[in-house]
Amino acid sequence: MLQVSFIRNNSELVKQRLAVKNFKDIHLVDEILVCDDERKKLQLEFDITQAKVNVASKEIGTLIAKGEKDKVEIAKQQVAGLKETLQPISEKLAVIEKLLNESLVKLPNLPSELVPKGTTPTDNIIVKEGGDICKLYSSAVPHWDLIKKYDLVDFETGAKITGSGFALYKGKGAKLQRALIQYFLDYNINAGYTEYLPPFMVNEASAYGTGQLPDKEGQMYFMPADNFYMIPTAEVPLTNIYRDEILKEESLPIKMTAYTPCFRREAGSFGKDVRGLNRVHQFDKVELVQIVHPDKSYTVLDEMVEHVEQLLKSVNLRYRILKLCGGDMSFASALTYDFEVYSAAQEKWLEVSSVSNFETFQTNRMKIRFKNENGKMQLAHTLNGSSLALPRIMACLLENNQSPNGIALPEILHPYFGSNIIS
RNA sequence: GGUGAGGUGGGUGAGUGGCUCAAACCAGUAGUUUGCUAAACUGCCGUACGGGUUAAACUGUACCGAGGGUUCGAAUCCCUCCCUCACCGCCA
Repeated sequence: MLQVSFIRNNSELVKQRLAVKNFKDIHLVDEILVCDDERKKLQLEFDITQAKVNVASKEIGTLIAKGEKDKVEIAKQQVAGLKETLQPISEKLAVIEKLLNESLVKLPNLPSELVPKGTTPTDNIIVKEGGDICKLYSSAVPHWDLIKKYDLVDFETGAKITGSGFALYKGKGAKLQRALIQYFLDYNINAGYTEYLPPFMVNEASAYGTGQLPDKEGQMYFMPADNFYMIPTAEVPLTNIYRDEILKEESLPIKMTAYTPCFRREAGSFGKDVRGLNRVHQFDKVELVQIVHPDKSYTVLDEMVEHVEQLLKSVNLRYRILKLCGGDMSFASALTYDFEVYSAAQEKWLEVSSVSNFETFQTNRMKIRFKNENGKMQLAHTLNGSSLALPRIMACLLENNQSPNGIALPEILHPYFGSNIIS
């Protein structure tokens, strides 16, 4: 969330940037400023009165020590009077603070200057295309047919065990999935990321910290008996490792990677493009998270994009990189690049990674700070990116590499998979 | 799940109602001293929101796991919850 002090000093800029995100409730900005002024007034009033109470209470202590009982009674009555005036002030203060916070939490992050204007995915800008165009033979089929043919994934039994959208990987399908996870993690570790294996459920504070709450609770699976949320991405547990911590400036950047399954209810969006592995409720993903110095975050964003691009190249998939327009960006992001791979048999681009800079949006919520060289407290920046979301990668690998003899895997996967072909 | 012991600043750890605006030590930091390495000594060393100031200085309030309560006054007493550790039970 944005800092009130920043909004106060840059209210026009805030409104103007929010418009780029097509944010409707611009009036919240002015309401926040009014609330904050009121809060300050009340706080000051409260502090002054409370200070008097504190002084009087100390006096009572010394009066008791001296044994002046009459004066003690008078002083006690004075304090009682002060506390009566304090009562309504603190009630008002609590109300205004709640109001202020509710409004603050509704403001999305400001898009960076680099974000293109636009409202829908068609306004996203293709910044790069790469990888070889793959030529399919005439009787090539989509991955859902290949999955059946080679018995790699069983959706029917997944639905029997759990429900629709829960895939049961099997045999070489399960092994390929494991090989991809292993390869992606190794690739990230080689680039200096520390591997984690975090909990797959998080508490409310963690879901709030990365911005899933209070906005998107409908998109997460919730365990009411314990108040836990199933993670929609490893970003949530990874970033929350450093919640409420004051870091040493020299410990930045912090680079983390983790494999986790991701759980998404897909409420509202289900029914569209759900065939095969295109959209499922539980999928595997290897994630990258960095916590960095604010001066470095856009350089790091470029590095992460480059990192993911090289990974896609190494598995020989045709890809393109999109810079998301204001209207298609997530609530918490300041700048996002999406990666899509080309599914040759479906003749469709599938999103497999999203790399974002959140600037201070998450760290302000989570209070991840460091002391800068002047000894001042400063919020760090966070970034994250997928490397990569597995099901769609698998779909494209199967489709684009199919031949009458089987599915030839990219060379880099051979040692991980233990074979060069699925047949 | 049961019983017990705990949760205090970056770390260790004292503090059972007012003399604690949290001791001491360690780490950190600035300086002094001494040929170097290093040691000794001295000062500084929490966060948030305010007031104040050109900026400081200075200053108010809150915070000792979280939230309530008792009291003129709570780290300290009471209640609820969370977490950690130990043992027991159950279990992969």
